[in-house]
Amino acid sequence: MAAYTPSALKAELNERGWRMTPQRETMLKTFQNLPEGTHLSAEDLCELLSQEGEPISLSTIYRNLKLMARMGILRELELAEGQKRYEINQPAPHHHHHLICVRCNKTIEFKNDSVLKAGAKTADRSGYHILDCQLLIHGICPSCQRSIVPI
Amino acid sequence: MAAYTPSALKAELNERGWRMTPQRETMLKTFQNLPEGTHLSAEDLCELLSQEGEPISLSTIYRNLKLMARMGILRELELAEGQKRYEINQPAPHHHHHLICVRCNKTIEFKNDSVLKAGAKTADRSGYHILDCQLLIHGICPSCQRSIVPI
DNA sequence: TGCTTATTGAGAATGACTCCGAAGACTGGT
DNA sequence: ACCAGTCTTCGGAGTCATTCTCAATAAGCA
Repeated sequence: MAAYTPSALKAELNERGWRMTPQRETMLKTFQNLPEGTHLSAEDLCELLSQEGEPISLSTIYRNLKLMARMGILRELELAEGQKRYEINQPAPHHHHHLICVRCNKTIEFKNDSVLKAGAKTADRSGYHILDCQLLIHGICPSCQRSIVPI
Repeated sequence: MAAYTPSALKAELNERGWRMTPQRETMLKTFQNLPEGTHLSAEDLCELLSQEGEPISLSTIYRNLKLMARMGILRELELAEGQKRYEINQPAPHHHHHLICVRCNKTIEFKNDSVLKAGAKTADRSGYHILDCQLLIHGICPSCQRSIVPI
């Protein structure tokens, strides 16, 4: 959950026999420069990079999103049915959780250090090397509760 | 998060203009009778019901799993990439969270009331009607840490 | 009992994601 | 610097969980 520099990413990749590529560096920097609270899908990222004049193919994006999530650099979130979104994985002061409305997908981010600590303790006790810890709350937001439209 | 009886389910459905059906009752009872720690995918449930002599079509199962999850009767979990699983949503003494290995998908269930309370408090403060609260921890299990096979 | 309309079932359609094979480009060693 | 080995990229084809469609069925209500 460290703040990755391109060279730190390269070192960690090489350590495992993988390679640094311009595409991987571009993806890392893009996520790091995103405003807080932004969650990108693979397709979103593909479009964004095209607009910025550094296009990367969709299959490469999918491959590297998964790779970086498994390295603990990115967090994989499912904030709406059927579309995975990613954000940079940050340590304690920025680390947050999500509260999601199952009807309109309105999402609220919140912080809770004691939850984070409880998660870390549990993972530790089981000998797991922790990559991500997210409290996921599903509910119905105030405006959807008032809405007449069912489900 | 109550222990649903078929008639309670019927009452809640009717209240919203929906209907009780034999298929919905069968699905509810099946989940209630499952041993703790069992997570079924749509396909799993379809096969199980066929074996038990009360087959329900796969599309109906998908429809009702989603419906019951949105009512707060079932919890929707993604314990492995690309396959959603469901379990009955139980209140405090049985309520639990999941610790998952991203490599082998080995899953450990654990309980933590303070996390549950923190979640309820957060939802309440935002005016959300809470349906489910799950702490999801991704990591690498001890045996995969020792494994030579990367990622 | 009969009417209205939600629900079911079976198969077709969708779409996010993965796989494939050839071309390109990192790394480590010389 | 160069080379060999092999990891990675790209684009399109393929996969598979999930959703949609629509005719037939059956809850729920008067």
